[in-house]
Amino acid sequence: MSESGLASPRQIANRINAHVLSKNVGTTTSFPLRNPSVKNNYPPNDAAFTSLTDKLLKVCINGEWLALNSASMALTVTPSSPSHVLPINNNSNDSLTHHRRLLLCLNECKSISQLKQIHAQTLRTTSIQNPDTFFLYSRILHFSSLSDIDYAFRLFDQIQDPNSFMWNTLIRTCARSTESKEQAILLYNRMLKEGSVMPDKHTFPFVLKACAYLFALSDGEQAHAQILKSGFGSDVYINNSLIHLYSSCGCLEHAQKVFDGMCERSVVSWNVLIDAFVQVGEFDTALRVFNEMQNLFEPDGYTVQSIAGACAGLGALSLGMWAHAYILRKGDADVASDVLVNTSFVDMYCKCGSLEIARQVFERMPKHDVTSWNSMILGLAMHGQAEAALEYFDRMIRSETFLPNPITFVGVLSACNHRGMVNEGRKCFDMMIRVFKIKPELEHYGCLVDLLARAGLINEALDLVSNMPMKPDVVIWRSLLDACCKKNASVELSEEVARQILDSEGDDCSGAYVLLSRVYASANQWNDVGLVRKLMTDKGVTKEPGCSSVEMDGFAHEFFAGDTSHPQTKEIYQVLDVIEEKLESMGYQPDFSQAPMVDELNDRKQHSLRLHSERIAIAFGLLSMKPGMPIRIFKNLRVCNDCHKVSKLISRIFNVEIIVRDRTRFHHFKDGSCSCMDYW
DNA sequence: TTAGGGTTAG
Repeated sequence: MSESGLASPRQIANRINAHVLSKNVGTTTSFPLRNPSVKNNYPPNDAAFTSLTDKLLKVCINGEWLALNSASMALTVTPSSPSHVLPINNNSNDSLTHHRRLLLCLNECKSISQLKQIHAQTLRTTSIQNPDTFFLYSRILHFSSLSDIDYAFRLFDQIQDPNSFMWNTLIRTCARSTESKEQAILLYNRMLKEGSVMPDKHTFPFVLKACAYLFALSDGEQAHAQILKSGFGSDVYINNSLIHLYSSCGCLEHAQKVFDGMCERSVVSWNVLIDAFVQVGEFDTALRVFNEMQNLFEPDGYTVQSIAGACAGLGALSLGMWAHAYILRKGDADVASDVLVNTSFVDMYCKCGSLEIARQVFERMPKHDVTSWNSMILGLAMHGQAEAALEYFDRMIRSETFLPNPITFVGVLSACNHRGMVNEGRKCFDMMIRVFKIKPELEHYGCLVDLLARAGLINEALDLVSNMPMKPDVVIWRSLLDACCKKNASVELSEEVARQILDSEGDDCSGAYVLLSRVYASANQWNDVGLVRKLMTDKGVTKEPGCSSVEMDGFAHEFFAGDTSHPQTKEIYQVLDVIEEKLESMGYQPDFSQAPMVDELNDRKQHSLRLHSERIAIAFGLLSMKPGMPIRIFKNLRVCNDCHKVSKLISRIFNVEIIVRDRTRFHHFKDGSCSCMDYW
């Protein structure tokens, strides 16, 4: 994995090739589309069921509505409107009927204040310890816990011997809430300690959910031991929760072990495992598991969302499109219109370089939320479409439906950054603080520092860094050093920034060494260049080799610098010669500013620039792509200045669009230009 | 009453 979270071209190549070989197909349409499974025959034909609450069913038999609960209490309901429920024996005042009335009131109640009134009425007329009213109190607990956890806790403490339902109700509510997840684990431990009721198969999933969210691995492991002791070791729900717990805590081996040990699995088991691999960036493994799953289960919305995430990580457009088509063809309107599913496709299309399709998916979504807006804004920013990103941001604010959150501003600021829009960036940063009352985080400062530094305002950027309320991280120092290097800042300043990086970066500081050697080279301090290089050798610092890949007919072709391993090497190098001639005829001058071997002769350097992996990939693209189709390239490092310049020229000379995804963003080279302002 | 979901700088 590269540090940006995007897959390396090698991973992409392996993934695509493995997938294509395993399926023995080369195009998207050849992926097997399984028939949707036949839904079970529910509801039955002779009665229409509508669930009023979990425990009270309204049943219509022969035109007459009946409300039933689990204790088989039958109540008549007026035929025209099921909401007007009248108990049988309306005139009777026996206690059972009273309970029924209260129960119905509970089911109809709309607010916590109404609920509290019903609760008061219950307390006045029934005994809390009366076993007949136990169910009533369970319902009150259930309803109150949904909106007022403290109230539910107080009620719970009044009950002498809560049953497992009541324990579970409270644990479930805590596990589902955002603030009280710790309480779920505390309650579970209290339940074990008191010992009057043992946790059951409903208890554990809630507890494990809380542990997973809080990364409370040891609590989760204790619960796992208890699960095995209580004989729930083969429960599908519980095992799924365990897989989720272990994957959330980064213990993928444990997660896989639980999965492997299951004698029965559901679609959720597969989904949780697939998502576990996607979350840690093991996209290939995720897709391998998905392939296995397809023979056994129908993928659902959760599955395709994870698959879309894997495709986004790999840049695997064709597989991502297949997943999208699959959902559309499956015809499940709920899944096809799901905000989360659609958002994952918007993100996937953006990260796979198809911005237009991303926009179409976004515009056709029946509903949006903050995250879907954010994905679109971030996607546009990633493609250097700052104006469009700001337009979307404007639309989002004007709709007055969603408030922007910190992530929205990361998108907006990085959009400004990619286009060098200093004033807009400053304005947005200010708006975030003053209008939307959002406290800037490290990422926001990072965008602004980078924006200022790239614009040559290095002192202003340094001022911002020293006034930040938090400690700057390596990313910020690196963007400052990058700017120092490109803007010919003083050697002293560059050294100081480099020192900060080497102090904070630990093992991965090859970037800083390379930049520093460039600083010394541009100042003609050749001795220092030598010292840095020696330091790099001594410390065993190596620069990651550049690698570019091109997807062609479902296969990924990858190239390293000076690569001669491809079967079409001869033709590729002939194309490179043609490119060279045409570039020369247009007066192209190589840009050595980022050429690695500063002490070599210029012609050698030119030779090495000419053989950058990206140039070879473009040559291969020109050779093999169908006319009119863009050449899509994935690069593991950032595109260097020279390749950027050359790519622009090639797009004009050969009238071809070249879309390059590098480690941070996309470049669209067309008609001799690129929308990004990162290069000069 | 039970499990699984999306967006974050270079």
